[in-house]
Amino acid sequence: MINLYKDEDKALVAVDCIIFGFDNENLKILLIKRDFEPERGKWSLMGGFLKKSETLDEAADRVLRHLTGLNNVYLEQLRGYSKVDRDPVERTLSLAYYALINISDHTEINEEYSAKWFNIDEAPSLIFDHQEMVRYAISRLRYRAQTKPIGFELLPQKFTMKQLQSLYEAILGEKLDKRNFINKINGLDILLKLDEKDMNSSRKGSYLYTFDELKYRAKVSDGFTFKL
Amino acid sequence: MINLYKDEDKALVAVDCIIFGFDNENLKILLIKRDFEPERGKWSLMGGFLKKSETLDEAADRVLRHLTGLNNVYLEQLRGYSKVDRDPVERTLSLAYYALINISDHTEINEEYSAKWFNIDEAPSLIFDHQEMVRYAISRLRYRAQTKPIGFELLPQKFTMKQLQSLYEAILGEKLDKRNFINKINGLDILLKLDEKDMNSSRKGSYLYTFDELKYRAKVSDGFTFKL
DNA sequence: CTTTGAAAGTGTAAAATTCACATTTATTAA
DNA sequence: TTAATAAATGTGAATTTTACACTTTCAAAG
Repeated sequence: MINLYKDEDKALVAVDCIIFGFDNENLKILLIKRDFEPERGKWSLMGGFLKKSETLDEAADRVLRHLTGLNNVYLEQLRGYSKVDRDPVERTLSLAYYALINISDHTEINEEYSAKWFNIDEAPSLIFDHQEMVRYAISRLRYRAQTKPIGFELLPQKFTMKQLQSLYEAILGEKLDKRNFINKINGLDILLKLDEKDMNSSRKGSYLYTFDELKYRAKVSDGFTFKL
Repeated sequence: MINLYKDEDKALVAVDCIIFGFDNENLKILLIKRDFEPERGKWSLMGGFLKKSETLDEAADRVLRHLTGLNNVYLEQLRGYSKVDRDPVERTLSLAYYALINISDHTEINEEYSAKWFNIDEAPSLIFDHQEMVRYAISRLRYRAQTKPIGFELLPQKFTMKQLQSLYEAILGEKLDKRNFINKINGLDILLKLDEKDMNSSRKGSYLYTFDELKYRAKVSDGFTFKL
């Protein structure tokens, strides 16, 4: 078969990852300090180029694994960015992804990169259109977290109600009422209350919960939809 | 500056458009019958390749203008599709867009393509991953139509409440209660009720409305958010 | 061993929103 | 004048959301 596409322009394609974490207080993003041109020394998202033999999801996965060593991370594609001169070196398309990782379990970041966690509202300015990507990522995360039980990706497997509430407050950027929050979460009936308590936060101790994924899936296939 | 990216793989990048229309009864998509290889004779979305000098939005716009002659059409990027062999000819990335056009005003489709409107639930099967793109487009449209007043893009400038309700029913795929719908729409206070009536649908005639964009914008900047 | 401090845990009533639902009005064609 | 057809209109019940404050637990301090 002759190649009908041979006269078309090709482009470099990159993926850039907005990596979210949560430290029990603030929503954070992981940024790297570029030690290569262009824009050496500036802060940016972690990214990489798409290879011929992989999908975008695989590329994002690879980039993430390379930086954090983590596999099976929650990743969602956001959208493509395509300003003609967004990268000064060469015409490069970028597809933004966001990732949710559990900081507490995983502190080992590849030292090859000078990576650092920043509160989302204290992050430095970023190269290219990365700022715009972050804004979009936050808005998507806000939406998604109210629609799908993805918040748990940011928490340790066992967590307290307080942690869960603080997480949602950080994601939504607003304070929530404790009793209403707990009532709503319990109403969803997708958490498992453990016998175990976390004794760090108070003398009384607070119960630990886990997300009951199996129960959630069963409920979903019965027509249930998560809605915070 | 030496080109640091020169060893990276490049890819063809396409845009594919899900073009929605509404005929006062059903939500429709405009498909073309391919008269070129690969998959000649099969139905597909209208698409085209991204050129070096344009953004994705511009490419989608160009593709759309070429097919329909329309400018300033509502277009929203959906996401990238990147299965390695999604196009059998060559590795091609595609960015899906959806467009909302007002069928009644514009019937002139470029005859160069054999294009045809299909009800969304009666569309033929499509080439490549276009089917998947359509599904995603519908779900995004459903969400967006409840969040932003984009429905009006699919209607003539002057429309009846009945038309508006039928449109939302078609988008959401469910019947709505007439009185509740009207009460909700009127509650938003973003329509202008005209003195004019549409006398085609009944002896009594039904009032025509227009979307009052200025009022809507003013309300938005006062903190209002459209929510159906 | 009693007191104190600090966070955890718990329920209800008011307000707002959503939902279900049926009759009257206007017009023209018969 | 009557009949037929779609347009227009409001209310009460049910549900959901919101606001709100006191009691419990336990270890550390005295």
